[in-house]
Amino acid sequence: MAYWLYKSEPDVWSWQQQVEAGEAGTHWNGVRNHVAKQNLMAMKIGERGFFYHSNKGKEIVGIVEVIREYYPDHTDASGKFGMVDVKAVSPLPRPVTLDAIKAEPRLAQMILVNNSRLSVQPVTEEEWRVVLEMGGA
DNA sequence: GCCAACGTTGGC
DNA sequence: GCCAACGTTGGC
Repeated sequence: MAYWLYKSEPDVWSWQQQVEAGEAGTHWNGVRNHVAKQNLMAMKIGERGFFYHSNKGKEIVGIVEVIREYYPDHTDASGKFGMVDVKAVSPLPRPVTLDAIKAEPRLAQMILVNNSRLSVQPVTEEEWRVVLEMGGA
């Protein structure tokens, strides 16, 4: 069971909107990066990931779950990229900020810290546990 | 196939 | 709003 992290600018797509989408969830479209695509392709139904607000907030605010595996992204004219569907599972009682992540030695290897531009990232099991703990979950 | 130029992302 | 880091494009 793998863990993931999804980044979104709250002005474009926020955690609140994800929550309002409810059980039906939404497609995570718009990925146009091949490394991020590889991550999307590796996702299995039921796998969970963090929802991170980039630019504004800069914090992990909630947990989402994959409800549909990789399929073509109809918004991609080139036909090269795809997407998965995710739904909101629960918020983190206390959002975990980028500053807090950087200050935590056990999270020093997180891709979020080392390659901030990758929009869909894998998270290790330990990183997952540490962030949950910091978030009060 | 290399690499310079350009565009985009995202932290600051 | 700036700019560093990264990806992509396109000329050679």
